[in-house]
Amino acid sequence: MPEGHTLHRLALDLSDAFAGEQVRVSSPQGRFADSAALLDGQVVTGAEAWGKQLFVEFPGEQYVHIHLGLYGKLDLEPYTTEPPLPVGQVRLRLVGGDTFADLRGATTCNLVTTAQRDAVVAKLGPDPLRDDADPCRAWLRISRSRTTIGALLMDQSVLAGVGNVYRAEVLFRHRIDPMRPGNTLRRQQWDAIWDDLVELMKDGVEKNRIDTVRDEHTPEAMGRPPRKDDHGGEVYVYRRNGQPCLVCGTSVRTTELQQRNLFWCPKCQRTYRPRTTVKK
DNA sequence: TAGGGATGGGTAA
DNA sequence: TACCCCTCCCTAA
Repeated sequence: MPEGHTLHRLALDLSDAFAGEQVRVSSPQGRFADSAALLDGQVVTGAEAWGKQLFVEFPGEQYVHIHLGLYGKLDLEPYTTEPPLPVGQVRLRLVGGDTFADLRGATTCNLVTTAQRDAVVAKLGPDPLRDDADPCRAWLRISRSRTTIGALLMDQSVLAGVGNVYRAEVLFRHRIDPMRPGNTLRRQQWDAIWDDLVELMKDGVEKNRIDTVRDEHTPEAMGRPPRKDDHGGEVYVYRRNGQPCLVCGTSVRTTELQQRNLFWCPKCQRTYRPRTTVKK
């Protein structure tokens, strides 16, 4: 489930569970064993997310940099007497007084310094989930690029935290053709997209899932069965290829764009092309 | 029960 | 461009 909302939610949950507390740190799988030994018994001072990057903070400018990648997971579970034996390949385990956290399948799990943390953050575009984000930085890139808006929204150096689901959904909600070049968007359109992402992703952090349909398009409002798959959230186009668009009934389409599946409604998101020649 | 695919992105070639 | 991470749900058989 790792788009930006997942990582921000994990940062909040990690802070709640461990901040100010001594933790046991281990790497049952072994691949983080040396770093885990250095951190074992130290106090967690906090956790913070930037886009899809997560940092668990320890005293003395030490951070565990985590990136879940495509299928990584960080599970927090309560325990009473003793945490259970690890299941599967647990790269990192944190154990506090009443909660333990297991990291599996992550792309990145490294012990880094403040300078290294800052270098990771410096490569990222503004994150809609952070109060310190400046959407103008993203607009500067988008408005000067011939790359499609569908690709630009997924580029973490343009915008941090948006993944394949939010990309597809926000473009649908604003009726924008994903293949449209960034430099053909109007400023007003970008501002509306940004404001919408802030709202959608904050909702995602709260509910820990991605819901993007408006009230009139919920299963209850439309009298249709709820979405039933591993994601759970209600969406307009993401992985709905071949199914009717919830707004116009046209069959939702999919294609591959830069090794990722893109979903859109060809009618609702038809690019407006101003007439360049006058026909008789 | 086996196999495919997925919300991502760094790195090697 | 290919691989890697090595999870885990879903589908086809």
